[in-house]
Amino acid sequence: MYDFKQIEKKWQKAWDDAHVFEAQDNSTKPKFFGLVEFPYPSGSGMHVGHIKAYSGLEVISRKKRMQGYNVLFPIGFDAFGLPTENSAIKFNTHPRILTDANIEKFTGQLKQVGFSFDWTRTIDTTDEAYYKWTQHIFLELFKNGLAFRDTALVNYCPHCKVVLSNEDSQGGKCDICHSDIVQKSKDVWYLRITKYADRLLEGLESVDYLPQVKQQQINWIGKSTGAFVNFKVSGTDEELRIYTTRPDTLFGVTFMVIAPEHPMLARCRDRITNFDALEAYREECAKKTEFQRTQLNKDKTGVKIEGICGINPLNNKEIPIYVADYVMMGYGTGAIMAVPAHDERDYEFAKKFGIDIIEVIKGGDISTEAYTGDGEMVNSEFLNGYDNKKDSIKRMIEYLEEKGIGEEGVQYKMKDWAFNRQRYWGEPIPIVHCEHCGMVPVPEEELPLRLPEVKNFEPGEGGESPLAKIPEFVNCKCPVCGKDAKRETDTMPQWAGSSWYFLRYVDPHNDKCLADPEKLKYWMPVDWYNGGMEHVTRHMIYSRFWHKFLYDMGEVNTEEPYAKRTAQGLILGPDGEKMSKSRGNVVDPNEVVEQYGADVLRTYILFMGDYGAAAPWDVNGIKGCKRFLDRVEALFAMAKDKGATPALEASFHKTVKKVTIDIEEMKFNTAIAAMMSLLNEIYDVGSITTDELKTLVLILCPFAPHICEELWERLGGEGLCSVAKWPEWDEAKCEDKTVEIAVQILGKLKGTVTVDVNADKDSVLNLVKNDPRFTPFIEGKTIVKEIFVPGKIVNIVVK
RNA sequence: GCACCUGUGGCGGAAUUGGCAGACGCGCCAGACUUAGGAUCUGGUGUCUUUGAUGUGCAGGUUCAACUCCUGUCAGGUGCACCA
Repeated sequence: MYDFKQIEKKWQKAWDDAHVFEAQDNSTKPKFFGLVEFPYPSGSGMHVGHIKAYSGLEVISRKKRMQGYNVLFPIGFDAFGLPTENSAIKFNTHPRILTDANIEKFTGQLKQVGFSFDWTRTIDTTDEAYYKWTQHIFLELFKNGLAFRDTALVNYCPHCKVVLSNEDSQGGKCDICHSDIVQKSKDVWYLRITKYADRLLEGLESVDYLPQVKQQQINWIGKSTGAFVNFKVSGTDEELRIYTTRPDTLFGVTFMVIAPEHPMLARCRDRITNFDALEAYREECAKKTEFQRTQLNKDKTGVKIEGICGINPLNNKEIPIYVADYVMMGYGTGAIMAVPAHDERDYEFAKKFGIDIIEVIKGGDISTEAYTGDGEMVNSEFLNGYDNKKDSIKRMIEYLEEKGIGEEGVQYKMKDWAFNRQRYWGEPIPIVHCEHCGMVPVPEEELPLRLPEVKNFEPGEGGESPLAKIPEFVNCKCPVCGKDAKRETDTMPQWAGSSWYFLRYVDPHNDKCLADPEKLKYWMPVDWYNGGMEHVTRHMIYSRFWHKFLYDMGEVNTEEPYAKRTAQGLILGPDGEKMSKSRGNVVDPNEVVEQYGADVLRTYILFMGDYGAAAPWDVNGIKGCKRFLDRVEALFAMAKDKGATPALEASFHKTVKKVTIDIEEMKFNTAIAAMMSLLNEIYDVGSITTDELKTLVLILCPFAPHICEELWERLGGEGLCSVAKWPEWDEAKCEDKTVEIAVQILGKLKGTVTVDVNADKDSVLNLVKNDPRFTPFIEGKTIVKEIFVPGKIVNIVVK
């Protein structure tokens, strides 16, 4: 038992005073840039999940520092956003005041855990010296045509009163309040992320991300290849353009479907004889939330368009056109050719509406279900006889292009990024709307465009930003013509500030540019980025997009921002469920620090299981780690100055090796287990020297730095343990002289023999065959086979 | 529905990647020291019908040898979700 409270305070101060965790911009050492996702400073303070998220790279950074790296391990605060604004409204205060208080609270809590962050580089996305550069990047995007306004169906949260991006409304629920999203036609800002879709996809090949992370991004981008085909519409000049991934099945088309919102309907109004019915159907669909529309996938609905029909460009056959909400306006062209024989959805629709089903690929039984597999083409004129999907697709596309009725095409599921929120607590969008000049960027020298001080920042009922109610902010002069103009009043979404924050860490106080190119050149890319899986399809994709854009602008020097990406698993409540206030199973890290100390908290969080997997919190597990650190501390009383402990030499080398390698592979649980084993051995042997204990203290330091500093000092170690040299191991000394070999007869374990490490097959087999424990299994039988794996096993197969 | 991941003691989890399953920790049992123990220390602890057999969700298969590879299947988790 030791006084952890006093010790932890003492060494946290010592680290601050010695500036040991500050990164050097000019250094000849190799660099390591370790990045963790900066927290949103919420009012409820830190969660044990934050500690786990930061502890991984904390241990790696500390080890790298001890190994002689110049380490940049920064932290900051992603502080713009709705929760703070909502609680400011609730408590009738200002988000600035809340944000400052929350940041102070978080800072105190982070320091209390002893994280080795470089506190001189802390950033706050709501700081005007920071968001000046967020606005700068927005203007660059605008000037390059990548930020634009468009009126389209958007995801709208009626509760938060904001437009949400696709990424923020996954599953048809608002990411902030979990209300149902509704679709609404609105004039909003977009960032043209789709222009970078291919590069975001290709870039994944050059980075070291967890396979799940890559896969999720690939799925989110959702690239598909196929063809666009133009269908004439009878009695009109219309050409109905569709997208399909299966042009090979074009002879099997028996109807077409367009989305309820498809603009062709209005254009063909005069020819359509049931326009009212179609209009009624469209209105019915509009009432459904996105969620309902996608959940109702069992029963297909739709209305046939009367008065016009499509014409298959291959054979000029007339085919009916339907309006149905299983086709989305937001993907492809909002219109499809339907091949019921070979598409499940089309099949279901055709069955319900009694439409013909024509088989064009052999192999299934289309009287019972759609056949989506491969097979020989039939009923398809020039494609008949082909039996490979790839060949027939290629052949068909050639034909379409030759005849000028279609061409090869690519589609993405990813849509452009809806980039504005109608709320107060975000970066103002630096654009002026001028009657004469249109949308005009605020001149760079006027940045930052500050958020005005206001008393009332509640969102407007009509979906307008609170900023719209402030005449002094809204009314301005056009920067181009000087006439009266109005400012954009929407703000940027939560994800803006985090899309480039890692760049600012490199040069956080620069007021000339977002970061000095020389410093970027030295530090970038981020060597290792760890964070949660929940950010893989949002923050990760957004920031990769901004980074690639900045690379194209010449503002950064690497095409990809993150060389490596890992993710920690959740900490579940003691009941094995996800921690939540409503379940009442939330563990407060402060209480653990108070009761057991920061070292115990850190060690336990990394010991509780596989870092990448979810694991439930266990109060008794904490006690085990407490016991471990107490037993390490107690070794000091046992340590002798002179001599060595030969019995432990190999164990020390093995443990140093294992801990060094395991940390690098994020196998923190087995690294700690190895140190616990070593400790048990030390107690078994009953003696240890000062130098040996120093070695243990050094390798334990990244996990439990406070007690290690204390022991380091008591043992007479030079300087601070946190920056002392990481121990090395001697491979030769890791080898044991003898080894225990398992003896199997017919694959069944019968016992073990201890032999010299270098013992050869013959000598070991000889030993086994003459061992009375094994002779009964061999005598009187024929030996069919003898297997010998050096250092592991012998297996004698008898008959 | 599709994709990916995970199934190992009472619990969290190990297993050098095909070579002694259950490291390490928790819990539990017994003992020691104690006025006391939710402190500390020592020993034990997969299961069973215990000189042996059996065992990594389930059923098969490959192999001298399978938690590990293959086929099928069940269960749980995560993500996407009428994407044409």
